[in-house]
Formats: sequence, structure tokens, C-alpha cells
Amino acid sequence: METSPKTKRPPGEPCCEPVAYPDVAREEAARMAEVAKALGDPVRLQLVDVLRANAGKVCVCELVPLFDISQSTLSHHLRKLRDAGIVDSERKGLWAFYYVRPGALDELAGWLEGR
Amino acid sequence: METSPKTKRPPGEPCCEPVAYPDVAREEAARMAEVAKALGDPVRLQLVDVLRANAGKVCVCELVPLFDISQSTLSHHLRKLRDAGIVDSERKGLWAFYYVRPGALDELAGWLEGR
DNA sequence: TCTCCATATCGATGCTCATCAATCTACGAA
DNA sequence: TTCGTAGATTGATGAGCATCGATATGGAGA
Repeated sequence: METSPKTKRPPGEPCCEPVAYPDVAREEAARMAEVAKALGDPVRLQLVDVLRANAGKVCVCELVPLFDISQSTLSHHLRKLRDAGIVDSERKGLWAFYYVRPGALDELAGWLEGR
Repeated sequence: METSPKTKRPPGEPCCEPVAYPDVAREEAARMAEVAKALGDPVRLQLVDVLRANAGKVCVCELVPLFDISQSTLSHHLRKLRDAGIVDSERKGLWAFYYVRPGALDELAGWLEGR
């Protein structure tokens, strides 16, 4: 946890129970935070929502008209989601089909539910 | 959904099923994205983890030594979490006790679980 | 081959973020 | 009222982000 004291406990009465170390480890927290960060944009969250509702059937050309952003910006968001490991894509000829990777949201979902 | 076409469908065969509108509305997506964004930092995610594990018992002076960041940075993170509606605080004398607001994570958790 | 189309990438821009040291604000105790 | 302490705020800085238009890539069809 890299615990290096920045303030020393006052000599008097303590303010609360001993100490409270985080249950989740650094790497675990880093992984989940990365996923959360990728979902921390309304467009990307809705993208995941659409992709999840239409598993493997949505191509980018159908995604573009759903949002008031340029095609290049949408492509950028899809890349962010892919870099976070949330989605992946498959090309068929000219078109690219995106889908939510199975289990990609499980760890974060589980933690949010309180394990 | 503010659907204003940026590209026109080609006249030939369609690439996929009609269209796929997002299930989650704009405001819903914006709310959940705000929460996700606040959790999109490893320190903040671990902060929520600690606070949740020690409901109402952890004061800031116990939080500071857990992370390798300055006191002012920690305070900044706590404020972000409060602004996102995830945590709240209560002062007792010199000390401030933070806690996770009940139900604050429910909407996002529910969506992640697939409703 | 040449051309058109879907998608990705690039480069620029303005905004937001995480971080720190320094300072400010309350409050408790002496 | 004076002093020390817990926590918040401020101001600065460098990094990262969302967005765009323009351009590149690469497959399909003529």
C-alpha cells in the first residue's frame, strides 16, 4: 500500500479506530479505475449500452448518427473503450463491428455490488 | 438522443439491423458517467473502498498516511467524490469523518450488472 | 487500375485534471 | 487570547482529454 506517513498521529486521544487499510490492492484498484475512467464519459457509456444491447450486430456506420459528434471523435471514443479492454472489434469488408468483451465489466460490477 | 445524421446510409445493402438506439437516456448516462469518472482514479476508488469498509468511522487524519500523496491532494480527491455525490462528510471538532452515501453507487452498479 | 466508401489516424486547440507547496480557516486547549 | 493542529482552499504547473477538420488506409466494385 506504500504507506509512508505524511502526518504523525497526535499524542492525545485517537480520533478513530486504529487504521483502515483498503481492501482492494493497488493493481486491482488500478484495473478497475481504468475501466471506470473509460466509462466516465456519457458518449462512451451510451456506446457500451448500445453495443451490449445488440451483441455483435452493430457496425460503426450505424453508431455515428446516434450521437452529435464527428466520425473521428466517435472513432476516438471506440479506441478508448478498446484500450480499456471493454470492447473489441471485428472487420467484415468495409464495415467494422464492435462488441463488448464478455466479462470485461465483471470486476468493477462486483466491487460496486460490495463483492 | 439528438440524432442528427453525420453520414447517410449507402443505397446498397445495409450492413446491419435497422438502428440501435441506446437504452439509457442522456441524463441517466450523464449521471452514471459522472459517478464512473469520479471512480476513474485509483486513489479515489481505494478511498471509497476504505470508507465503505469502515462506515462512518474513518477520519481524514487516518486516511492521509494510507496513500503516497500530499494532504492537499487527498482533500482534493475527497472533494471530487463529494461533488459526484458519492461521499459526504461530518465534522466532529477538529476532525472530519467521511462516509459513502447510501445508494450512491446503485444506479451504476445496476447498469453494469445489465439492469 | 482507378474510384468510392467506411473507418482510423494525425495535428491542433482549448479545457480539465492530478499534484504540490503555501496559505487560510476553524476549533480545542492552555 | 494565543497557540497548535486538522482539514480546506488557492495558485501554479505539467499532463491528459474531447473535439474537430483534414488526411491516410484499405477494401469493393467498375
